[in-house]
Amino acid sequence: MDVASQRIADRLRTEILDGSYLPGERIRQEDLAARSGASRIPVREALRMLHSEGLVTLVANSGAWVSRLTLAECSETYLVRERLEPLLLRLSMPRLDAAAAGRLAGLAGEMETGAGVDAFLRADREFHLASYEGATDSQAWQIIRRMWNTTQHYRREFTKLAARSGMRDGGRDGGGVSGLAVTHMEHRLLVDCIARGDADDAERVLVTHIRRTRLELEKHPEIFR
Amino acid sequence: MDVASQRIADRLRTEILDGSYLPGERIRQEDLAARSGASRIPVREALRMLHSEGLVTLVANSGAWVSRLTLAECSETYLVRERLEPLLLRLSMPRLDAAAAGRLAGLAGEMETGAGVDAFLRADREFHLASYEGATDSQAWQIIRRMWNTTQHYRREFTKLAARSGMRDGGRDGGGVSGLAVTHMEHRLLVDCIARGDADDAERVLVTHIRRTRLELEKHPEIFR
DNA sequence: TTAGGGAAGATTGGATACATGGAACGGGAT
DNA sequence: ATCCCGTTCCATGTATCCAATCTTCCCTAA
Repeated sequence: MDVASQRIADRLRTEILDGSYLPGERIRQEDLAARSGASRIPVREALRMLHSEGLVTLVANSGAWVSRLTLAECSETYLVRERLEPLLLRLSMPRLDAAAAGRLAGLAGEMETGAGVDAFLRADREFHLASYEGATDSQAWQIIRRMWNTTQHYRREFTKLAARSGMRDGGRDGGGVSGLAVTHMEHRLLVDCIARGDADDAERVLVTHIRRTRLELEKHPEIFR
Repeated sequence: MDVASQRIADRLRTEILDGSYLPGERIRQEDLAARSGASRIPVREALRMLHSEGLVTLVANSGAWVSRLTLAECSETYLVRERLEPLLLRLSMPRLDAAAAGRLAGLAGEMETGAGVDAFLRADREFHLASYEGATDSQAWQIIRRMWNTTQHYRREFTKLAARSGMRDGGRDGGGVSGLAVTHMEHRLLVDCIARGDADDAERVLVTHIRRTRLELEKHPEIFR
């Protein structure tokens, strides 16, 4: 609709996603206006844009805050993802070629190198969103990208926690492999399904992947305070 | 965020849903401002709200139009609904009691009386949304309600078409029952599953219902011009 | 000490006025 | 006659100013 608001929204979105703004933090219109060199009008429109993306919570006559999720809300996000992302992947797959599968394998490899929380987070996000690149014009893609954004902060906290508590080096009961090792295998399986063009198997692997992540997340309510 | 915009948005939403504004129709900010007795500022915010609901399409430096769907987009909406609505129903069911099931049965009955397109459309919408009333606080509900809104116009056109072309009185090949009769039975089956508290069966019936509707819709590309 | 109420300050919501960008129309050239 | 280009007009985008509302802090009283 306009252009200044777009710039302001893009910048604020980036800052929220990379953790410069934290959930629950208040956003003052004057601040944003001053920092962006514009008046409050485009700032208000930018806030509305981010509100519609679920990143900002607006209260009439009161103000704007960075949206925060409860454990229950985050959990429900994963439930929705379990249903929708398999469909999105199915819609995407016909337009993914061998080169795309190669890029996915590369990202899976990056995650396995253990280069730190931020690197993992970025690669994981890129990996999954890249697997949907064949359907970026779909409504399902809009919904899913939005959900990846609203949960970004909590995935970061969860990844930090997992890295700290030594999940990556094992410590599992029952003789299983280490926590992240399962994740890595699921990613590799997914790449294989995509390379084979087998949408049915891909759907099943993806459901498993998301569901397992949700169950792990639900073990850590402290992330949500 | 504000209150005047809310009023303007509510009014415009109603007008779009009941067909006063048609898909593709241009929306001028001055018009809305004049009709609502406000300035263009709250009008712009209202347009942004409806944009985030998918009812309005915004183009920078150009204007606003009532959103229109292509057959492919509408069809994809149904694909998403096939995946999400069963989940939403599952989330809703634990909080639906016998009274709720009774209301659903009543709405199913209303649809069967054949009281015209508008009455059917209203009852059908109320029926399905009421079955999700146990989970109106969920994200899935937000998504689904949005989809019912964006497709409202095309469901109206489809219903008109079905009523006119005599689908309701039969005319099917292969000795099946008449078109709407199947719909009615699916609704009744759904009520039964809900009354029994059987979420698994309810999911299956709902998938069938939505999928069959999508396939019927895809036979009528003329609705989308 | 704590709970409640009120006043001052700060922040958001809206209106008017101005700037900017597009689109439609008309004129000219090929 | 048609296509291209420029001008004009109109709708949108933004800034400034004013009004309404909430928040916060302090004071009073139980």
